[in-house]
Amino acid sequence: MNIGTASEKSGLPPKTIRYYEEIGLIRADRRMNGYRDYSEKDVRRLHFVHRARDLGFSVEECRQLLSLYDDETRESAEVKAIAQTKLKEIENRIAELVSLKASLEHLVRNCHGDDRPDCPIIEGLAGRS
Amino acid sequence: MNIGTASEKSGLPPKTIRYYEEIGLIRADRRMNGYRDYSEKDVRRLHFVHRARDLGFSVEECRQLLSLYDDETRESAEVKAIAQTKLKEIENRIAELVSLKASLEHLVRNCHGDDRPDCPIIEGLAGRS
DNA sequence: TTAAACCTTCCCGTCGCTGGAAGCTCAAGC
DNA sequence: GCTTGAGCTTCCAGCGACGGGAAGGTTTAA
Repeated sequence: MNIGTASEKSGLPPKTIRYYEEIGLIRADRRMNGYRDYSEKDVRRLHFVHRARDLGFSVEECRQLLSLYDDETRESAEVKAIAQTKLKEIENRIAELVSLKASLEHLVRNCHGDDRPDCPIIEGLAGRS
Repeated sequence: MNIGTASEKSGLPPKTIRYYEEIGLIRADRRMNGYRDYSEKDVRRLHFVHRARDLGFSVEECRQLLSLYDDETRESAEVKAIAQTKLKEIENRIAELVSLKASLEHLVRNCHGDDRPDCPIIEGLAGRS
């Protein structure tokens, strides 16, 4: 099938699919006319990468996961380790953002927000700390 | 003062300070020898940007905030609006990550993680959904 | 036949820097 | 005076993960 159909089935834009091919993530056959030709199996792999990306895995991690996906002799422990690492990263990122949110809320709470120029937010950003 | 000193005082790497100048965020005087020359006021502005970036504001938002910082006739309402918008963005991002975390946790929880190849994480990523 | 809808490759832009190369200036030690 | 090393300058390239758009070939439907 053509890239457009593979795009619809996998949910990935054609541009992204071509990019994945360029970086060697998912290759495609070629027809006589130079068009890429995708099999159902290719589409499943594209779909797999799509979901993994949505779950926060980097393209390089997707490459790892894809090779595990393809590997019938994989150990689930290896997959789990990758997922757990990613989970920790997400948790760390959340913690960072929550802390940011608290700082920003503190500033916003103290700003009266009217037509006067004195502003605790500006002062907070300028702060000597 | 030279860029190195301004860097130490503001906490921003020299490369970053040069970059900010390149994009017209914070300009510097020049000495006879071509070296950049920073005043204490410049350093305060660099520091301001540093803090704003740390709080999650984009460089373009820093540009806005900086012009408000400089503007003695600003209305604090305008600053507050920017901060509130950013706060919403951070909250949205947190919500996204929390949902991601839940999905990933669900997969990880169901994976036994041993030497066998069957793996609910891989299956979840491949999932027909 | 012709127009629209696909497909191809190629290159540039995004965002916010960071690294490195090549070359100039300055301060300190001998 | 000379050298060494640190610090400064500019410029170019690259990161991640694409997206936009140009220029051109192919296919399909009317």
